[in-house]
Amino acid sequence: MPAEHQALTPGQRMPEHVATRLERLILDGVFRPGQLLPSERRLCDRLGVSRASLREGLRILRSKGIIDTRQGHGSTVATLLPVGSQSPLMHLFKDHPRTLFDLLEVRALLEGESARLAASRGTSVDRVLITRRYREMADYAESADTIDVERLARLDHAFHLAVSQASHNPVLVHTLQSLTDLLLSSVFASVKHLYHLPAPRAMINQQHAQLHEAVISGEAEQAEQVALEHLTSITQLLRDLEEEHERLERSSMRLEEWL
Amino acid sequence: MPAEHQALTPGQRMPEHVATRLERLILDGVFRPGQLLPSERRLCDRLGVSRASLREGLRILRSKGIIDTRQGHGSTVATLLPVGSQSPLMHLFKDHPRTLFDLLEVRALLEGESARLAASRGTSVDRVLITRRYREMADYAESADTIDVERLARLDHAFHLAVSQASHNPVLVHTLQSLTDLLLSSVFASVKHLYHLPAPRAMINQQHAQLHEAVISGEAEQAEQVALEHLTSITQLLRDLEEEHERLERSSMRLEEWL
DNA sequence: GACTAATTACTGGTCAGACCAATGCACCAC
DNA sequence: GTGGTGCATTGGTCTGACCAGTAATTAGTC
Repeated sequence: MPAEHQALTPGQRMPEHVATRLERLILDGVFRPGQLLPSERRLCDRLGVSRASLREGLRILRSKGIIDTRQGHGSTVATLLPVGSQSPLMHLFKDHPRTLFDLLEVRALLEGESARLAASRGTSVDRVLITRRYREMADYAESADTIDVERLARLDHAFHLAVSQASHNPVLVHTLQSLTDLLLSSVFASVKHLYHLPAPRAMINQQHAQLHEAVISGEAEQAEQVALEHLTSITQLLRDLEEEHERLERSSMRLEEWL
Repeated sequence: MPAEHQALTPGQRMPEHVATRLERLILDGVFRPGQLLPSERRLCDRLGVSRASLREGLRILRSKGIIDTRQGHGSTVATLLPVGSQSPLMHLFKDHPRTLFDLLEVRALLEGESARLAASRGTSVDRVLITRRYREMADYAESADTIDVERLARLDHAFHLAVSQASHNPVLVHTLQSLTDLLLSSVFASVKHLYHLPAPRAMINQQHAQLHEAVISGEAEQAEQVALEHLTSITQLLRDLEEEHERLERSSMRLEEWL
């Protein structure tokens, strides 16, 4: 592959230029969080710079916390923890279940927008990735037998992530990501319960299918609608679960025993 | 002058080691703020490392804002010591204007929902607070004369915050807050410009009045609509501003040439 | 066949030396 | 003095080599 020269931004040295270009590639979703970047030597060829400059460029990204480098392994795009993930408030949310539904409310909003944009802006590459994630999830879910709930949750998450990434709005992706992480960290046990019960699982599966269909066929409004319903359903299921949980709690069982 | 080998800190690579040693020298007062460091080649001899590693070390210090380097001149110890680290996300979004509009897109969504919920859920106490913030802002804005833009921006922010708090969704409030901080940190200068131009200010004032009215009177749909329009307007204004900014940049000298 | 150890083909980390480009000072002509 | 001019010095970049971890593959062993 030939060197791909791109006009230098005036006033920018080579390393800064390299860093900027790589950042752009990350923002464009070419390199995604968690993904391994090409090797330094490959990037040199690709960007048409020496390894010294390339390495200084990577050093910039490392300083910013954007990539993470390990000798003998490579550089991976850091999993961005956006929007004050370490703020005291977030910790507060974590320990207080009553914020759970507030969280779901915001998440529904973002998830709906995400689905809408994915349907309207998604490229063919995005659609391929979304479908792939969907199939992995659906196949596993239908394989019946004894399913590993944790694994299913991961596949579920990957599917939704793929959809959000197709929105091509990195801010939206990262915000949604952080809210989802927050959600799972607080009620992962409950979510697991949802998968165990047959009725909720069937509903979730059906909604996933609808969401997939709407996004792939580019029906923006439909996609948003389905996503909203999906979150509404989950919220309702969690509400029911909580109710039941409280009933149990009243009979002297403690929350912690379920986590 | 002979090479001065010093025991490597375990787990630290050469560049980090170099950066650490130089930082220590600066803290010890060997190199003082404003002072010119020895040349790279001299530092290489002195520290017993290659220029590549030395340069990566300097790159670290530069990223932290500890030194300032000019070609053909040298590296000087910065007079302003680092102001405080920022999140990786901030770094990534800062230099990329295109993420600005992604950010605004998400913010519009949240701001709309926030206004809607404020109108439908807001209590009488919320309404009193919102009105108070609104009056403080509006009074100051109408006092004409020479207004302190920064103060107006604070009042503006306080008003929007009061509205979002009336949504009674702490997650929404916090997420919105984070995004707003992020926004202001990257384009505060531009936002200031908006307040300076008479036409945008008039439009913003009018939209604030409408938003206040809708929220107070409990017209949820109307409130959401106004909030969305508000953000859309601001986005458009920033787009125009950016365009003009680029035009100026193209037709004149770059800032760096004046430094 | 299954498990373990050596091999090997990567990866990033560091080094040396060369040349380019901007800076700034000393020198010189006017 | 004033304004060029040249040159030594600075940072910026490139090349190619070698060192040092990593991980997958292979060979060897039980």
